[in-house]
Amino acid sequence: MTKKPGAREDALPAIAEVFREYGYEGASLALIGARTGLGKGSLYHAFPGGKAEMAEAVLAAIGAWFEETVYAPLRDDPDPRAAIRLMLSETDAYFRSGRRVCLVGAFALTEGRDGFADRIAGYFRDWREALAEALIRAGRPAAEADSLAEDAVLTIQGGLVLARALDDPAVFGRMLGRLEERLVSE
Amino acid sequence: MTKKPGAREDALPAIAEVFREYGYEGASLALIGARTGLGKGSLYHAFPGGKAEMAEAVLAAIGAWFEETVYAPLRDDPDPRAAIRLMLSETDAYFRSGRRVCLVGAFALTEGRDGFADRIAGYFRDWREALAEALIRAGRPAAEADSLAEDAVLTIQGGLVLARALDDPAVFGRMLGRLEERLVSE
DNA sequence: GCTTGTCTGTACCGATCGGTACAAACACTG
DNA sequence: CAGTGTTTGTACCGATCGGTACAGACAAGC
Repeated sequence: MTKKPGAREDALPAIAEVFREYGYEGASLALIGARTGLGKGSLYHAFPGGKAEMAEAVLAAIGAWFEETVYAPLRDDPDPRAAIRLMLSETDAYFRSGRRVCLVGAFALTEGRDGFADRIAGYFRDWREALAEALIRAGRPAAEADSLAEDAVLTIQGGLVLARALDDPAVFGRMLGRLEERLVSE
Repeated sequence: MTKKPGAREDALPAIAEVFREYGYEGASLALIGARTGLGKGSLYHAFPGGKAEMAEAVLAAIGAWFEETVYAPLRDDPDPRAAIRLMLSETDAYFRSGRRVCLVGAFALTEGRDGFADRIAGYFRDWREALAEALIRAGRPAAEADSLAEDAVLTIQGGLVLARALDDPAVFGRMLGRLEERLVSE
């Protein structure tokens, strides 16, 4: 008897990091095995669906983390400006100030719609909508809030791409600074 | 005797499209062969260095096209505002209004620095600097021009990521609209 | 015609891919 | 302790990976 439900969750962060660095195609099971310290037996025991299920689980975990840490406050925090500032600081922390890449964004660019498309779209749609909600609650007109929210989400992704491309994390910090001005000032 | 120097250049667009859709790892030689209509023999004759040389050549061709079509006018056109507007319209056309992805950006996110890093960084650095130049010539203070240029380059990349992620090319068009306001209005 | 050099299709290479089979090792319950 | 179900390492599978070898097809110069 005795299940070990922790194994799956314990391995997820390491698996996520491999996907993040190498992309879906580039993340081989050998690499995943090495980074998690798990053999194929354990890996396929925890994820019977193989690589695809690992990616699914990773995307789900990321989505859940953002939902709880970022989107929920944007929607519900009585102080919407504080929620937006929280979003910016959590984003900075999550992406290690531009040294880390967005797995969801990377998947979006390369993946041939392996069934991840829904999750990928949901991640960004939720972010955009939660932020628009906060902006409206902060007193912005609805149309302006939608536009600003879309711009913010896309700007963060672009900041990650450019920071990585130039190998210059400072790009990410400057981008967050400009974003804060646009979102919470005035 | 008789060289056939055209073969290489003729195949490049098809090869580029494969890299664009599948990423470096995902683009198999079988796929490239099918899309170019070239067998392995021809492929390795035109690109003795194999896949890596194909990617190099594709990146070089993209860089050259942008240099000629976008960066040079930004630096040299006597009407900097017109050059910026040209940049926006050429960008819209090149990325097929958001239906196409940026190969350089996609490589930047996933590639483990296979020697492409320099070319990738150069592509974005040149864009940013040429745009800053145009903004300065249009009357912006240098610091503001640098900031705006970096923001614009990164915003375009983000627009591509988000348009692809949401499978909604309209995102890209809206982003270009906002960008035009920021860059040439006021 | 023959020669010379450029192309290209095909067969093949070792390595690695994702995935499966399964038996030994393990951790619990009784 | 025996018994039961879980967890794991290992060997193995066919397919495909990027890359090489090379013989024949081809075109141009003589």
